[in-house]
Amino acid sequence: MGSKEESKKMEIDLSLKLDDKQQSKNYQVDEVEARREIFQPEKFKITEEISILQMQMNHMKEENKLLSKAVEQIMKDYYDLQTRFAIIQQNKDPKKNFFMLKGDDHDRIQGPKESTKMFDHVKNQRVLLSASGEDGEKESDELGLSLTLRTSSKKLEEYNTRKENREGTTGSAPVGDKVQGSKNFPGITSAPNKRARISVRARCEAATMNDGCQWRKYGQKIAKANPCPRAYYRCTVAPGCPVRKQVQRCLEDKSILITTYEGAHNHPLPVGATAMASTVASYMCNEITTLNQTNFPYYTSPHMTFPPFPYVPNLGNYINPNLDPSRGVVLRNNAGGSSSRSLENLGYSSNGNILFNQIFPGHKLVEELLSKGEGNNNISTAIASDPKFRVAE
DNA sequence: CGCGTTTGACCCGCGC
DNA sequence: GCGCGGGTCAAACGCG
Repeated sequence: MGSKEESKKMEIDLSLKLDDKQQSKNYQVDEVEARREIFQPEKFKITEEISILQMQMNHMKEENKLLSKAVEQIMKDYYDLQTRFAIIQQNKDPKKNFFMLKGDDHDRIQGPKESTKMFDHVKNQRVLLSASGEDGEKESDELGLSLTLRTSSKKLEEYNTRKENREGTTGSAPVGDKVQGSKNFPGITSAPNKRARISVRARCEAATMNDGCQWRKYGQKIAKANPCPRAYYRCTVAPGCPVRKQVQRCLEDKSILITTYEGAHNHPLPVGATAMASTVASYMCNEITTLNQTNFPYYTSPHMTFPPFPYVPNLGNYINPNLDPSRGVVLRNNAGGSSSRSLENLGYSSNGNILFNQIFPGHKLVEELLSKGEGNNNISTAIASDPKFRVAE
């Protein structure tokens, strides 16, 4: 009978289709073969045997899936542990908490004087990382570029209340109160209740830091505490981007520019900004202290940056596991700038090049590009365009 | 003419 | 209720 031959052929095909990875399971195939011989005289049982084989195959497939997941998890844990180990090593060395990106002759500055290509686009800027407390303006003794992420729950509550009040009085809002939902920036209303501020203190002769993004100035004020005018900027890279920044000279040292960023970009960062992003990302990976935030501003849109700091790139699965998105982070220098931080620990080589394999350990794309000898710019571009470097929704 | 900056006016929250 | 200070708006202005 033709149908019987077909069944037999199918049976053989099914055996052949077993994956190579399942060679260890070959004994099962042999067993089936043996059974086939035994039961061959009883042709009517062939169909039953086929179904058994299929069940066995399905079982093996499931087993393969589980094994694949296990391997994946092990690899993930390996990278996590690697990152944690790096952090522990970092904390062991108290000298590594200060570093400078550009040479600076400020007599108060201590630490290695390294130059870097990272900030070649930041002309006339002398940038360095140093200590900063909750209020960077009060800690001007240690000058340079410092980072402070502020998530004042009180402020957030205030802001939420204000926003709720505004939204609750749609149509009857005060005339002039166009803070949110401006006709010029209709997208500003997007998730403004999740706000964090990060202060960047940088030695900069220019009026504002060239950080790779496009900004439009929308106001200027002279604050009471500091006679230096405070300028207000909005990000104009994408329409409706809620990110704003305030720029003000330090009262104690006017060569220091205090830039305070607020909000998260709703667009991928320009390539020029990714260099700065990497700097901050590496800084964050080394200086993390968790906060109690329940209102911590965190966006999960694939176009949002993570964490909400405007310059932090999306690291995807490769982000420091300590950067728990459900919690807040604060960047802190733990020795008041009296000791030094090596460039390597912040993701830079001694010549200032980015150590991408350190910032993104185990990332295939990065490893591939590095093995090809690609330069910083190419890798930055690749990372910026790699959709896997977006935080999954 | 379009775009970015400047600057006075306005709004809002807070403290007294 | 009033004044203060921070933040924002938007018309005026300047520039290429």
